[in-house]
Amino acid sequence: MNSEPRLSWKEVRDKIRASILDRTYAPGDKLPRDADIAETFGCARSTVQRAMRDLSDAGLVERKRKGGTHVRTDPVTRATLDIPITRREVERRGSVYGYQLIDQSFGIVPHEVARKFEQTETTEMMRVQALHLADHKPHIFEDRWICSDTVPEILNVDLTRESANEWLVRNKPYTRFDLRFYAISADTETAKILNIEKGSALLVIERTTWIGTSPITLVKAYTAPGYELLTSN
Amino acid sequence: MNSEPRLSWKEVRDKIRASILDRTYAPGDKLPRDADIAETFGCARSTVQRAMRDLSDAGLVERKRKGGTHVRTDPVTRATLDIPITRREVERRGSVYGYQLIDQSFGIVPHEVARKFEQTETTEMMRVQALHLADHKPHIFEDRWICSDTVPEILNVDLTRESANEWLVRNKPYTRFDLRFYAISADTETAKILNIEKGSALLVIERTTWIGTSPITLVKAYTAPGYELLTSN
DNA sequence: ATAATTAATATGTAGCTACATAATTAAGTC
DNA sequence: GACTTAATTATGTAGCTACATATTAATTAT
Repeated sequence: MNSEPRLSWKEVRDKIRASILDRTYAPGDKLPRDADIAETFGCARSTVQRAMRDLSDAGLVERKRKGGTHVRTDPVTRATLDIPITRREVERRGSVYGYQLIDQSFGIVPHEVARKFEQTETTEMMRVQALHLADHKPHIFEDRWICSDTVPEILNVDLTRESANEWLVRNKPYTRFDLRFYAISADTETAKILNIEKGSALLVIERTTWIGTSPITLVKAYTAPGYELLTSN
Repeated sequence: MNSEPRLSWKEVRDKIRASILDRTYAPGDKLPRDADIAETFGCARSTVQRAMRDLSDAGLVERKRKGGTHVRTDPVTRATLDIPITRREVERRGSVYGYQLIDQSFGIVPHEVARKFEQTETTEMMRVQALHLADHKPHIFEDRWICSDTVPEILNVDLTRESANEWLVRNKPYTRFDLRFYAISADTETAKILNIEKGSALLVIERTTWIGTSPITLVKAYTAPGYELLTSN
């Protein structure tokens, strides 16, 4: 009488995953068809499909029509990263958030920036440099280009009060983005702004966003020393 | 006669997303119930559900039973990162992969390592230091601790020929992991190994893996200057 | 009034059927 | 034998029903 009413797709997923982890199905092996798995587990094919999609999303198996389901030969570590707006990130760690605009200007974008926007011609854009503080200490220095052709409304925003980070993310959703992380040594200017020694190693979070094919913004966020980026698992 | 036979869940998703992006539904707003959306679109509720799940996974909306579906007020940038084994990563960029073991030893793990493994007691583990090369130049220096209690087979692996990275990922799947990224200045030893100047800024990819609650390995991958981590979108 | 209980409701899941689609395999055809 | 075409097959999608589950809202009891 203790028989489970039926198997949930998560239970099915876990069973399949377990049989992959214990090498019942080794990397490269072909798994039975969904219908057969469903039969052995006594559940519907749709339940197996749901489970398989999860495993496929996680990068554990690969599925192909007609080809069937195979255990991936070279597993990747697949992680999800959530990058909230900076104010939230600071508040979530229980710190007091602060913000100050450093500079706001107009200029022709450098070639490097145009290239990252995937634009051939270099146009004029707004450049905004600002500092985010956590507990009154420098936390992230952001150096940002905003395409005023795509986002003309930005001209009417008082960036001394509200950060471009926050305004954009709230008012200008993007349809595509590019994210990259790397390390640099703080140059004199950045070191001064972040109040650290020149040459300190900084993690840079660089993000480019578009709406359709129109560039919105490119931001390089120079995080203060000690900053760690964590996956959300 | 050109009427679409029916709407696919992706079309439904795109329509809903569009109506969020164009502010028909602003951040914080409540979306109609799935059943109503299904009716207006002339499709089944299951199709709307599929679409909604995708939007929810992407972080655009939040769904709660009874509560309904709301547009997220503070959108996050949600990205997926794929971290392949280093050999693959090097080969995929068209470079020649090289590997060399630097040191292999046993020792009591430092407190910091035990803490990251979420272990209270400090045990003895294997420490492996190795260098991955791309086109015969230092690419990634990995400093790794392997729990030989969890992975006794590692004792029989010839780590001068095969990297622990590759062996582990192929032979010891994990059930849980923690990933973090940060920047450090190269110390004397690391600089020497990577053949760079001391103090250079390095991106560190740190990964801890478990199977169940048993620790498998903790690796700090010190990437050569210029290394960039990209999202897979 | 406040707390506990009950009803109502929107999403989540499981099962089923039918058909679509992609990819491989087999069968013809030159 | 190489090439084209058709059949086969496993996953993907859409639709439907029924029920589960989580929460909120309403109602009743204290």
